[in-house]
Amino acid sequence: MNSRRTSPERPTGPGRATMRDVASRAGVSVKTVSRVVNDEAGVTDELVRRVTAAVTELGYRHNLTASHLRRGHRTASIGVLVQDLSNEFCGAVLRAIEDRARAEGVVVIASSIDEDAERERETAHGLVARRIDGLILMPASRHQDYLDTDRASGLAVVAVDRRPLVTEIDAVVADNQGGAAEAVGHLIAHGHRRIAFLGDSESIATAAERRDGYRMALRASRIGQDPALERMDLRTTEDATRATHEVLGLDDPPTAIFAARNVICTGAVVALQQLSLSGTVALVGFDEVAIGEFVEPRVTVVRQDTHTIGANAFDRLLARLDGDQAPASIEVVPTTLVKRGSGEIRAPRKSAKPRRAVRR
Amino acid sequence: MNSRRTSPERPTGPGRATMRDVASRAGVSVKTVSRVVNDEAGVTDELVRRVTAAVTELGYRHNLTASHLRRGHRTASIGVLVQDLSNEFCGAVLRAIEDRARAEGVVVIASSIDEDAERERETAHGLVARRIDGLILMPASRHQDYLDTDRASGLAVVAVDRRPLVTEIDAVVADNQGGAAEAVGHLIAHGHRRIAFLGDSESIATAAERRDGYRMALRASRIGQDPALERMDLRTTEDATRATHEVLGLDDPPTAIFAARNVICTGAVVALQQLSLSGTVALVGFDEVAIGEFVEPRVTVVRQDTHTIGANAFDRLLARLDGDQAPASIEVVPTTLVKRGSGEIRAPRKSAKPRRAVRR
DNA sequence: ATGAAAGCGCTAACAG
DNA sequence: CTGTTAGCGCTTTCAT
Repeated sequence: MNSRRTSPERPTGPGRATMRDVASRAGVSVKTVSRVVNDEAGVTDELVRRVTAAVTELGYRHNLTASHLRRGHRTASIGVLVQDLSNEFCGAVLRAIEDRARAEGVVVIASSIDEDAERERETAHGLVARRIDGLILMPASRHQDYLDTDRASGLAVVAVDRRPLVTEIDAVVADNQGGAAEAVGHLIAHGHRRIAFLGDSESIATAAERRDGYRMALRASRIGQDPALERMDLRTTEDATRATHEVLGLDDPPTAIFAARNVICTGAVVALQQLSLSGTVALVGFDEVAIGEFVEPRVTVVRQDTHTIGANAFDRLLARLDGDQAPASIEVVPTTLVKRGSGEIRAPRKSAKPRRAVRR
Repeated sequence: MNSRRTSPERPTGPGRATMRDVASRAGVSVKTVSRVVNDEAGVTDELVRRVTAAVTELGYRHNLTASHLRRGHRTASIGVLVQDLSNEFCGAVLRAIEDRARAEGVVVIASSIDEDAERERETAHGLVARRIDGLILMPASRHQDYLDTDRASGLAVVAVDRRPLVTEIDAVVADNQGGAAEAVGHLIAHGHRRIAFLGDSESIATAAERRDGYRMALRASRIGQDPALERMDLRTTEDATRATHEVLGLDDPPTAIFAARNVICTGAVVALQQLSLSGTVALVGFDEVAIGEFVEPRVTVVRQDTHTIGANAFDRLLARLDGDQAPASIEVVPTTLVKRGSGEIRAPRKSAKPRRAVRR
């Protein structure tokens, strides 16, 4: 271990050159090396030259972990906890965060939590131990009180995609309810009155919000809810395919489907193709869905602005780190209805009878 | 700054409790706190209890950045540099790496480099300054000598997806040439002799390898190459759609297409749909393509095993960190031909003349 | 303009 | 079983 002491100038070899190595090689003090490395003013050109030379000769690399220990204690790193890094939506949000972070010289430690609240907690605490400055979180947990201690000691936290259940945490979320209501309203405007809802588990806040938007749109047009047309707890594409078959097999089947998540929408597309109803039953999805542009008819979707969601989440985090003391708030990012065909299929005549439409 | 000195026991408030705070609160030495925090054996139950109590009362969190500075100098963190975090393939590989890393208590700093060699270099050096133990890299650069100094001082480096141009770096890549040859062989076996190749820029190693596999398969069946059927430099879906239209507009058009990348394959699907040739011209893609399962006919593809690629890259990195001194090697992960319909379309009679099909 | 010394929060090495 | 001391690599006083 003390080979260091004995040979203060190993140029290569295992182990890295330290500032002291550079200093002794350049014949200056450590502080001077520090000044040069950090581009501080007030060092003679001559010394800058000598230090720079020593740096390259020894292959010296500045050690930020040591540097952070001393100054300000900020590490210029943040944690980003998403459900699944390989998921389209999560990847897009992460990418938006990363782009803003890079611009600020902040690195991103990314991790998947797979809807597991326990893993969320463990991972978050693990990153706190590494002294991340802030945390952007797509919560799987029901409560985020496990972060109270850390927030109290300065950790900035922002939730994305899902509203946190702790009101003091900032959040940036899509307008799930509004987007869903717009989608369903769009279907109603095309004459549909029997509209199925296919959604994820109610315990996921976004899923519940989209369901609420669906109901709200029905109410706004005085269309009664039919529980048989509401299918929740659909986790996979296969679940959704099955559910689509089931609702279309009802005595009074829906003429339109609102699929409240990308995998669910994909499942609905498959079912409609299997039943040769793609051109007959209207469909609107939530989330950009990869296949949306390539099936016939192309799929109308409610698009979430992943770029804005990610970028604004980072900016909010940064503002907090810079001392913003405003009360926590929830930023709702608007969605966009992208009309591509499947959502513009009109309802068949019979279900558009004015009398039945009144209050079923 | 010295408020610390004056009030050694701020329980909450900004700033974090240190080991010394815990020690004084529990009435023990710092070393004892260290032992408890690190689960070291040989501390009285009574003291463990007192320390644990003080820890929770003060909201103490272990500071790994300080800890790493002292011991071994390993940070249990790695950098992962991919082309684009929001890309399907990159996301899948990253996820596989992350899962293995989590199991080993290693965190992943992820970053996109967007085919920009300069950014690759800067990002890598930035992470070295944070003392990552290792780096998994999907190289955009032509050369990786910029890592020589860091590799010499102990940085472990593994390339994924693309072979590095520095032979001393380990790599885990898909069998691009073999996969492409298998795809083209499959088309030949279905009677095709006019097979178009649609690929990315030749400067990207994987693209060139796939092109070589295509040529090799043609040669193996004594089918002459026709430069008019080879289209490179296709970057986007739109490029590919255009190129597909062009080759199909030739006097002697291809009866089959090999699309050597996911976005290219998507573009070919679009073109075939526009021309109503989806059921007539055979198509095999490279990479799992999102739409592959949902268009008619479903798309036959050469699938890359992203899970194995990512997991093995991490394991290789870990082996190096654990002192493995074996010479660098390139692990080639086999691909799988997934037959789903589009690749099994047979060539029309006339091109299947027995005389030309010398030895099928 | 440069340097010496102290210390960030922690742990290895050695007492007691 | 517990505590003291020194020091990881750097930066912040404060001298010179």
